[in-house]
Amino acid sequence: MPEITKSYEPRDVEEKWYAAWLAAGAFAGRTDDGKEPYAIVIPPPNVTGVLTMGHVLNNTIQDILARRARLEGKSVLWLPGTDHAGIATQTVVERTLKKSGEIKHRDDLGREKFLERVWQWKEKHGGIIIQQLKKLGCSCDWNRERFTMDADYSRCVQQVFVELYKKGLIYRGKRMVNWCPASLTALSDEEVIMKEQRGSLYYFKVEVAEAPGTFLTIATTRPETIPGDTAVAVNPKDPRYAHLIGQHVLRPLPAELPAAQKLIPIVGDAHVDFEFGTGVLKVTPAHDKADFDIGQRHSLAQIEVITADGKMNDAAGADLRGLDRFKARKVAVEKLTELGALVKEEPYTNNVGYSERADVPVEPRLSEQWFLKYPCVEQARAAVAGGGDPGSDKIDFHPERWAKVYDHWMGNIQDWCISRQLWWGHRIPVWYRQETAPATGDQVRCQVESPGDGWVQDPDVLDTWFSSWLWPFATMGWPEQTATLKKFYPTTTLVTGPDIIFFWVARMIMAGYEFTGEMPFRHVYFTGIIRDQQGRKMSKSLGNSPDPLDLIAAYGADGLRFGIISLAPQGQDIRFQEDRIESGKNFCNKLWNAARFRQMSGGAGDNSSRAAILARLHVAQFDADDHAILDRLFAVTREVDRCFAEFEFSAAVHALYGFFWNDFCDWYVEVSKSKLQSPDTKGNCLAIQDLVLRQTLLLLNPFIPFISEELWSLLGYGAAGKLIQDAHLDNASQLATTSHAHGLVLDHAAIATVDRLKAFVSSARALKADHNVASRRDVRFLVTAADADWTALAASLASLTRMIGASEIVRQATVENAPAVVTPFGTLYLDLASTVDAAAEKMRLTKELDALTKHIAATEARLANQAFVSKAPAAVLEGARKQLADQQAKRNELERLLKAL
RNA sequence: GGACCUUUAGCUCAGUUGGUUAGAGCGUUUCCUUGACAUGGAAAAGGUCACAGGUUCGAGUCCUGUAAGGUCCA
Repeated sequence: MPEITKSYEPRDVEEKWYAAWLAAGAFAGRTDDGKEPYAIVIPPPNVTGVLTMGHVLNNTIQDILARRARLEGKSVLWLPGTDHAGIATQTVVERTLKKSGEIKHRDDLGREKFLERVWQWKEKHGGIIIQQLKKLGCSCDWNRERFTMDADYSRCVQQVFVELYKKGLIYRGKRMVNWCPASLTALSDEEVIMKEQRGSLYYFKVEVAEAPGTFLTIATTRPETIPGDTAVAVNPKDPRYAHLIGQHVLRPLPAELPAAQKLIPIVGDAHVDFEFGTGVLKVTPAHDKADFDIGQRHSLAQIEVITADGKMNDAAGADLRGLDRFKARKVAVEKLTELGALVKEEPYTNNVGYSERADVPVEPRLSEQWFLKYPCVEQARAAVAGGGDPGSDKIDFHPERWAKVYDHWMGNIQDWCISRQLWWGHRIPVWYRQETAPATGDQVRCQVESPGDGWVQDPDVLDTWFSSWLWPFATMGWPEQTATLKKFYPTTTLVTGPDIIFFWVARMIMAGYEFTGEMPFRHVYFTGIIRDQQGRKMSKSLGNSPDPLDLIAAYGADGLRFGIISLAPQGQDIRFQEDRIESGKNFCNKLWNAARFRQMSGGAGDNSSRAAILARLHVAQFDADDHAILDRLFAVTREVDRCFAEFEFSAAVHALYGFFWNDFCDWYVEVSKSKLQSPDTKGNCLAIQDLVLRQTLLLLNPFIPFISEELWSLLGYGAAGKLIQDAHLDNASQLATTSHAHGLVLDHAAIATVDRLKAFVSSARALKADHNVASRRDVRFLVTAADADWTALAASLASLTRMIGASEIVRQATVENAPAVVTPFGTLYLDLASTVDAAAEKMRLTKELDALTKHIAATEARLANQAFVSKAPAAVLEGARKQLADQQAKRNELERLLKAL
């Protein structure tokens, strides 16, 4: 067995084991093993993306779930892949080509050639994030990697479109859509983010044609759209204006247009807000969603004044023509001022929709688009609303509160604008008969293949999410009934961020029911969002995100994984702290060195299975420490079981950290140092260490797979040639049952004794520190103890002496003039050669006595309260009485010590 | 405007159905290279649990309200 080095060096270990796992086919999802399935589909990252901290968190959690399920004996499939990310990818490639001077616009290349370049880009950069996920240790079944633009997948997307079209759920129409003037495409509502923007509210007046001299004042944030106004609207219940309904006003712009062409009606519409501005609304049906609706109600004309790329067109008039929409706003205001129409301008803050990708204000615009009326809405809604019953056909959200957000969106669902004016994506499978072709029969066909000559395909592509909503089953070969689909669908758990609950999660649930008749996943775990120290989202533009690969280089993949999980409480956003990642690395080193100590202690014995280790235990030899560490081992196993059941990964990590560092290293390993000196106790002690280390490695493996695999191998816990995942992780009750079968029965009195021993050691060390002899290891201690207490101390005398750094601990009937501390086993004295500093000692003891007296008073007051005594449960009452007795005994001893000074 | 979340030590966070003297990690102070580990060990300082009411024998925990910060929806 190779010797374990002094400190843990992750780099070589990680590379070695990742290669070994791949070579062993350890991540392959098997359809033929007869085991219970456990499946996860990865939220496909953008194919041109690189690993972010968000990916690290999200994928670490998926890996934890997958590896734990393997250890529990399940058949695991974690299916990876990437997303073609229409707008993002097209934008990146187009920008690169422009930057290199190769093109000015994508039209310079044409659709075919441009797409070739995108594919080239994908081939070159598309693998980056996959390689990075491997560095993180992700146990995906890489042989099943999918891409949303794969031929099979694309065909699946188009078939789905055809199916929905034939059902009448997909339709085409000229509607008001969110238009991105930068990307020149329509966006769905979900791709628009509202931003608060400081601007102005402009008030201008218009004259009523039928009543010369009567003016109406109108407030607007967008004066540049005045040339597109085709009415003004007032509330019919508004006494200020109701009588004017049916009359007309003269629109001020374009200035050069004859008045006759600028007369627009005053309409009454109940949706107009009395309070906003002056209560008079200008109506621009072609450039505002609410105005469009008003226009529909009153059959108003639609005048477009803004072009696709956000410039003013001819209809906007000579003054504005050709200007950018924001420049045009200023010019329009100048023009109104010139005309004497501007009344006032006041600062105003309102919400403006921005394109999520291009980060420019979207322009509401009329255009011909494809829409989808969502299928299976009620079913998808009910599946989550009633979640929580195990075994039922319900989807559980973790944390549960996101179910409410989901339900609210599902209850107000709007048709989905699925067409995009892009080239990179799945082209819409609709064909139009060319005008030149003979006009016989139908003019439009919806089908995957071209109907033949004389037909031209719709130029638009589908929203990227229209492919990713099929991800859980399209990746498994649907619509074919593949073995994979049969075994692993519906999947078990989806891990994602709450920011895509509408974009992706909700749509996948609807698609699952519509196309497979089943829910796509049983659980959805929502991670928090990773923020920086100031609480800002991590983003490329802020440059506030560390590169995960730098973190892996500095702390190891295990250190990064352990650290990120330890600071990610369930369902809350995470403030990133690099020192937590460092503490992940430190934990790995601690684990490494505890294993090293075990190895250096020698005499391995048979470690190859838990039964073999159990057989090496000598239960009759057990002392209190042996009972206590196994009790803690069972407890931490139980706690980690609970954490997995409730998706509390950071709690699991904290429990394991505390157990291993405090209970095992700081106590059990320390007491072991004495036990290992004696051949009588050595064998049993090593068996217990092996039992603990073996179980701890199994519990830790999902979180820190590399180091746990390495130590598992170095300490020989698996059969030769086997990986840790080939072992079975027993849960708490299985562990208790099998241990019991080997004669192990935990002694709870002994376990309680260890808590008192720990307190005894702490008191002794504190006493030394108080008297400036903390570093001396030759101090003699004296103790006055009752017989039973002395018996307990005597049983552990060797390890206690070592741990408190004493030359010896001697029982004495009485002690005079020595600094002392009251411990759970009697009063402990420091036998210093020098005389005691009585004043300092008095001050120290008095301080302690004062604090104790306060507690006693509080406890006495509680017990004197008749209501407490009569109403509190017996256990609580008894606890309080015992506490009081202990406190009083300690007080008496402290008083005695003080008097003796 | 509606919904949800957060507020506990200098910082980041735990605190499970109300029950002894509210915890951890990091940071801080002091001491220590003793044979697993200085990526370490030991000791210590540090909190009126945002605020105001209420329920209760008992509230960080339950209820109501207020304030501040955040997220989503309109």
